[in-house]
Amino acid sequence: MSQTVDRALSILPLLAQGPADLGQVAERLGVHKSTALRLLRTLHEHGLVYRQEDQRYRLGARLFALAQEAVENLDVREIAHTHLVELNEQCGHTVHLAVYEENEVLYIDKVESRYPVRMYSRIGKPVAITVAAVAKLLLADLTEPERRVIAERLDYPLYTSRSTPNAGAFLKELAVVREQGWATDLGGHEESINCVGAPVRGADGRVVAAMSVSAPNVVVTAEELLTLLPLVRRTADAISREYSGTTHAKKA
Amino acid sequence: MSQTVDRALSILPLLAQGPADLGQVAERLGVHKSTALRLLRTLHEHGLVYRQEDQRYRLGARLFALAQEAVENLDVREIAHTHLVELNEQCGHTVHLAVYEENEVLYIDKVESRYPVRMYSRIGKPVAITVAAVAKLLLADLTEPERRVIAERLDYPLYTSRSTPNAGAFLKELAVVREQGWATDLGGHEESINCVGAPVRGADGRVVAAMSVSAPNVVVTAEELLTLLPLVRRTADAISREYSGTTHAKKA
DNA sequence: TCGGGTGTTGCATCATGTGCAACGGGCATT
DNA sequence: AATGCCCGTTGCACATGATGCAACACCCGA
Repeated sequence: MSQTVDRALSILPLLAQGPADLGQVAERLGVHKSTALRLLRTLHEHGLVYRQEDQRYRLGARLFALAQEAVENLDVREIAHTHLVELNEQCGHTVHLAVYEENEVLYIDKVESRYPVRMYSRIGKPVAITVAAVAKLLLADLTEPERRVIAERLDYPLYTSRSTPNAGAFLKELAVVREQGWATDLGGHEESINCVGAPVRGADGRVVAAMSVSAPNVVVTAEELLTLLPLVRRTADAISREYSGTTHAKKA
Repeated sequence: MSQTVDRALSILPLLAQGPADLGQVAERLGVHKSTALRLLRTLHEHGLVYRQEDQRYRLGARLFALAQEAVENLDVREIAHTHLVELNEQCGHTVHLAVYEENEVLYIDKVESRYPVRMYSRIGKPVAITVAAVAKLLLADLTEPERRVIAERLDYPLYTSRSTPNAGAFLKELAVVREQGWATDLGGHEESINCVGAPVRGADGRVVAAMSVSAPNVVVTAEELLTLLPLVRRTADAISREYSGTTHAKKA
């Protein structure tokens, strides 16, 4: 809508892929170098972009600070975290937390199976929306027309033979998930990985987040993983209760 | 330099303080509502801003995804290398760079004392984790329970009489290192070799890598090597600054 | 039904961002 | 040293695109 800002913001994802020099930025934006320079300078003044020693541009520290604040404002995450860790201790597998925002499903927290060391590895990355259990849970809560619109617009990459093949199958799956209140991904993203997930609901009953447990089937079979379902649902419900309880405490 | 972009970007820190509606944004920016609307819409299209159900605007999760992607594509080694070379030129000794990954500490770069050329022979090899200065620095940054778990699982080979003998001593050493912000290895790996090291930190303050200077005590005594500590720390800090993209943001 | 509070749209004005062309500085090649 | 090339940078004339206004649409409470 605003051409100048639009161009400036387009620089950010571009730089997220790696450092670039002025010429590269200008070229990939399709504008004159001098224009790119002024945009970069403005971004720089706001600290969103950093100029490293070889004069190439990178995303700057301010962006990380903003991202931090953005994620802190998602208070579901804070509330959920201890529950996720607890669940991880009980079952030993990887636990994910995700939210839906602007046609994307994003992981916002993750507890690794073995040791809680390398935790933040993939957080922030968009989820395979057509197959992931958490994605199904979040989309299943939308209204029927919303679901249809989104389902039509998606691509259906065949990660494996069990990936959701098309919009029809996806909508059907969403209906099932909506009905039963939990979801699975049985080898739909990676052949050997299965997941079980459950929704976190706010005070009004709407799904605000979704969580799942993932495990490779060399460790546990799909059936065994399903026996964890009650535990997963109990955890999700515990988070929901705590979230609903505190969510009304609004501050100025 | 670019008024439009400048205004648009000023919205972000504003929203970082908490959600705001159109009127508030327009007022605090000092522009007409319609102008603020168009700016917000542009930010929205790029996912940097999210419109919650009460129509107020919030920072979007995309920011988080963006920052995450940038971090993953950041190459500490690339950034550090020139600094390591520079340090090597100043002190003449061997300089190492290491990271912690999967319960191991790995050298990822090395500048030799004599020949500043490639001696990649040992890069990629695991470090003597119980004695090396860089290993102490990297492990010292983990949480207390993590440190304990790891310390228990390690072997404590007695390379020399001054090697760390057991888990208790190691944990104690890590506490010291954590406290003082630098580390040494005085003949703990090879009788005649001493090292001084300092940590490289990311934007969030966590240690992402560690560097050290090593020299045989036939060339310099341990005390002489310690006089290099300020230089080593300054170099590590310079790398940290560049890695985290610290920049001076201008105020309105 | 009204009134005050939002967010939204179309439009005329001109401030602003734009591309051009010329400059300068670093670096490698000769 | 001298040369040429490749970047980043600057000043400027032009017109594009951002701006504020005023009117409209909507929701809620009175």
